[in-house]
Amino acid sequence: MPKNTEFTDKLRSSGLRPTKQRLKICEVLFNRDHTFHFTINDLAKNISDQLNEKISLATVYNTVHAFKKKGYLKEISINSDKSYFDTNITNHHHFFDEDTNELIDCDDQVIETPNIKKNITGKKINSVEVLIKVATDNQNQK
Amino acid sequence: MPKNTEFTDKLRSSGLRPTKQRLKICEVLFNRDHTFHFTINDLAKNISDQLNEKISLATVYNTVHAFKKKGYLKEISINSDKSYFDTNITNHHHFFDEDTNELIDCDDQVIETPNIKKNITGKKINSVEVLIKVATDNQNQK
DNA sequence: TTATACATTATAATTATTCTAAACTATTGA
DNA sequence: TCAATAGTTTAGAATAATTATAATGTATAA
Repeated sequence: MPKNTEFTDKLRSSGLRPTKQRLKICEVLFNRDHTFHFTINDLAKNISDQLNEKISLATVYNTVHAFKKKGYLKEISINSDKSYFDTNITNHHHFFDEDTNELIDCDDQVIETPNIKKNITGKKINSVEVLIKVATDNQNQK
Repeated sequence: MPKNTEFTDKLRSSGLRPTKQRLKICEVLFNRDHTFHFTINDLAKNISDQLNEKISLATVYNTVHAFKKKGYLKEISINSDKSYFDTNITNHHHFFDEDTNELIDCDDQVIETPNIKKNITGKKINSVEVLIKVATDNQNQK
């Protein structure tokens, strides 16, 4: 409740109207000590759990995509039927635990961002992401 | 048509019965000079285009997943609503062209597989994959 | 060659996501 | 201050990818 002006400014400065719904979603996503990963469903559930009034699922989708487009969220690639989002928008990599479907951040201390020696002609590199899949020792593959 | 015994053996040796459908899918996938990427839909279309009789979509799904489980195919992670598969099962990386949704293989000459300095306790690393997203210069993000 | 376990199939069901169009609201400027 | 308007929210329908179902078919082993 106190930090709303901050989010209001943030939204307004990127051309998004600071609606009640967007501010609530900002609170849930960004009023934290640590970044985290979520699916749209996680987020919708999370919101409806701590809200008196609910936010329409369509609005959650709209807002998450709007935030992604503005660079406040990143979408993460893993083999899955769901999209994962990350509030950590810095350049970093991931471990993906195939046993638990858990996604764990890792930075340049754990894995160096690799050098790209050759690029596609006429294209700009937007991101370089490493995904390390791990699982318990005693199984072949999922 | 001539190499069917090869595929028959391959299937049988991994505990899969060499059915007409599986052999046909083997031909389409593995009777080639180069590896390639495909979606289930691509494959189903590809098959129905070069076949007199058609293979049920459910069978295509079943077969692709069976082949993946046996290690004859790899599934690839990109931000998308679709699953992509790769007949190149060696360790390698990818460029993803965000303009065209095209996926391009790249090997260690283009990008070195990064060193992982620390792993998750009790887990085994199954894969390390780098995904490089590129797009034309004159756009911010998708 | 017959029993059986494995496969295929069409279709229904499920799930994630996007679309639609009507109702609502923040903002602008008179 | 207030109305016009452009941007938002919403429920529910539509779409699309994938999985489940259950009946029919087939490869294989004995």
